[in-house]
Amino acid sequence: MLTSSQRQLLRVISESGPLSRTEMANILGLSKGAMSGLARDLLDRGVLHETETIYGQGRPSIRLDLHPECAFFVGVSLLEDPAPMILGDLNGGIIARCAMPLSRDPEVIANAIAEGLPALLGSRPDAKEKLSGIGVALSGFVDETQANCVKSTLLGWQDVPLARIIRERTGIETFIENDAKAVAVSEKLFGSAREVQNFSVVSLGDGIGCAHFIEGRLYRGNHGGAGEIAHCTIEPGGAPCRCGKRGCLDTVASMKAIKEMSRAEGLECTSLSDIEHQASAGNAAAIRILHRAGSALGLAIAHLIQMNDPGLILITHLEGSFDGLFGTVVQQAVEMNVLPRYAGQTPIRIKRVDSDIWARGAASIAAHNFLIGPNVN
Amino acid sequence: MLTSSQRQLLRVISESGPLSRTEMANILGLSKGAMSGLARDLLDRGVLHETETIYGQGRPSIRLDLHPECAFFVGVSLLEDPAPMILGDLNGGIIARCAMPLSRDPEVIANAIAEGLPALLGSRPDAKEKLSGIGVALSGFVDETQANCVKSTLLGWQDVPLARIIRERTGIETFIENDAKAVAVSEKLFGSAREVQNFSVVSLGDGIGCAHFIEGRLYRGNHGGAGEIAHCTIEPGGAPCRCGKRGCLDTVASMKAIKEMSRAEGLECTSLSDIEHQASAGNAAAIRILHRAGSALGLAIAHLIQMNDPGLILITHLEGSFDGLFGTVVQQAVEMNVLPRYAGQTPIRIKRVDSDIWARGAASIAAHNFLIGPNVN
DNA sequence: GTTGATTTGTTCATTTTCTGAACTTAGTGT
DNA sequence: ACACTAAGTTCAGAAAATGAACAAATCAAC
Repeated sequence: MLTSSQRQLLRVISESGPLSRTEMANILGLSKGAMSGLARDLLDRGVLHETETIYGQGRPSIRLDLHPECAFFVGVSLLEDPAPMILGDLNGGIIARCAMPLSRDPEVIANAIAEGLPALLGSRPDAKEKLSGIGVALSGFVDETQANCVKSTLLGWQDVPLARIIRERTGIETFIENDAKAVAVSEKLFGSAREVQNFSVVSLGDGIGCAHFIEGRLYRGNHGGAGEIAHCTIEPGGAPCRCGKRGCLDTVASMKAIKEMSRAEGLECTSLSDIEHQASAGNAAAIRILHRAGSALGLAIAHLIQMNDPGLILITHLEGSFDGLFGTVVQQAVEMNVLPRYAGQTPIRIKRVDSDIWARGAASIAAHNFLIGPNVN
Repeated sequence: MLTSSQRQLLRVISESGPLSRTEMANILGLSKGAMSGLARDLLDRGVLHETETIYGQGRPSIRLDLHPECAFFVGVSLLEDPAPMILGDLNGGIIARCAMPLSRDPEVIANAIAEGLPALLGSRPDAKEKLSGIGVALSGFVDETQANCVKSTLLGWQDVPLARIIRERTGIETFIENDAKAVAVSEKLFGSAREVQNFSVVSLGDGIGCAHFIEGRLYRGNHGGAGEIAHCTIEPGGAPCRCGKRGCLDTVASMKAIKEMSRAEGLECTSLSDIEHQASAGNAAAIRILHRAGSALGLAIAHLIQMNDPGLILITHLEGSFDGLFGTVVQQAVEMNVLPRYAGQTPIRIKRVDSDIWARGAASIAAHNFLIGPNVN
């Protein structure tokens, strides 16, 4: 459908925001003539549109941007029950939402998605014809074609061709992705990592997820396991983890672990804020727990920086704030455990997200495949 | 000089070994017609040559391979004094060698290289005209153009445009690279990681170096610091490191650290084998030291696996063997600290190397730029 | 042997994509 | 009003790939 140059062009715009034809030609290393043709084609198709006019010396330049409503995407998160389902645009905006019951049966999921589609698409007359893909986020390992779930403990799956099943049921292009990797793609396309080529997202939810972008592309690893930071051994010989080993980051720094440790100490705790409150009130146990969790997470992030030297670490969290003890300890632990000459060189951005994060991430997987294609060369 | 398709073709051959035109066309996704032209051009230039003929049904296919003597490269290691200098071919073979005095003055280094060239090139009549590049390996950070040394503590450099200085003095294309990264490139081009797209090399020398290949390309990181595994905090609160923090892997698992710990315990120790011997004789201190070092290195490698899920870990070592206690503990520690479902999934290859490793790595940097070009798209 | 099947590799007209130079357009500065 | 400047367009031609027809070199079967 789109030529490889057109895809590169869309990638550049999605990274840099609106650009004039001449700027794009320079970035892509093409002649103005070639750009002219590419841009006209994409304008005609409605993928691009002209935005502001920049006046300077000479003929004014016209910035071109992605037309946010040229395509719509459905995102489904299989991480919650009921499973949220959203209709999103090319800006990461959410146009409509609904929910479906979670199931472990791929056929049932495909049916539920198919049945949910009309409700989602009903909100806009043009959404149906412009629906360009479905993305599904799940907890587990996904292969590089973004079609098969190699393994999901949560869903009890092994080698499930979920994308094909949904595609056959709905007739819409479908791609699946691991939850943390979907969030990373979402941040690359829509979020605060747009222009960064090398970054890692650490997503703090009940568990700890992580995914890397390297040289502008999602890095999946050889078995799809890149970013499994949650099961780095951070406290050798520490508490047993559900994965079978001991002292994993997950056992100390996940929200679930923090809550469990708090309860074990007899602290009232339904959210991170609760313990933060008690810590700031001087409760020794709360302080100890947050210190331990923060140091562990900070150490793991420091390892990540040492190993991969990313240009940005983006920490997304659902609960509480990073202004409290936990966040402070994390940042201190990072600084203390990276090469001193690196300290402060790797920006760490904290981002509070809402519960749409997974469904939006899922939609971004479909958007990414629409814009940039499955495998860039 | 070479078109982008020709470079891709050379890359594929260097990864997979000799291939027929039809096989290459399939791998590159080109038509047989296009391949025919590309191959003829490279054969005419002497970059490729025909090797074996494979008989089967139908017309036999003729495998094409890189012509090892179509180009020569000089590699210089600035890691030792005197600095070794070799003449290498496209197979990683060493054709001639000499040495030059090490200096901290880039101009002096450039002069020494220029003066050493005739001796190296004298051994072959065709070497002079076919000399295609100089590679220099050094301890420090190098920018992505492989031209400037951003920082080298060992050489006392900051932003030294060494490649340009050598190029101006010798008239030969020159590229510089960090020592560990040069070794990784060498293993990718000539060694045991040819066909692997994602791998990490851990090189054990006096210090511990590490470099990653990701999606078939050297990954340098945002500040050139990817792979700085030596300064991961492995023993929080441990011994002070020369980098300024405490408990770095370097302080427990480098050969230098092992020797120092041994001497501190009053053990005779000039090489790893010495301590291995004493450990196998039952010396408690030796066993403790090797256990500590091996566990630390294994844990760091486990972190690496968890973070990046490489398809191969290649450990290169100059001294001793990996059959002893140290190697065993390393491998055990890796297995113990990766997700159980991953255990054994990431091959760990051990390779004993000789002291040519750095100079050969340096030459491979030049070879890589000749074959594949500076920045593949 | 001869014939047919089979697969590799070449040739060449055509198509696709990009270049580069000339040109048009739409402004600013004096 | 006039030159000046830079953005974007047009178009002939170059570069690179396609795809189909063809030549070449073998095996297998009779």
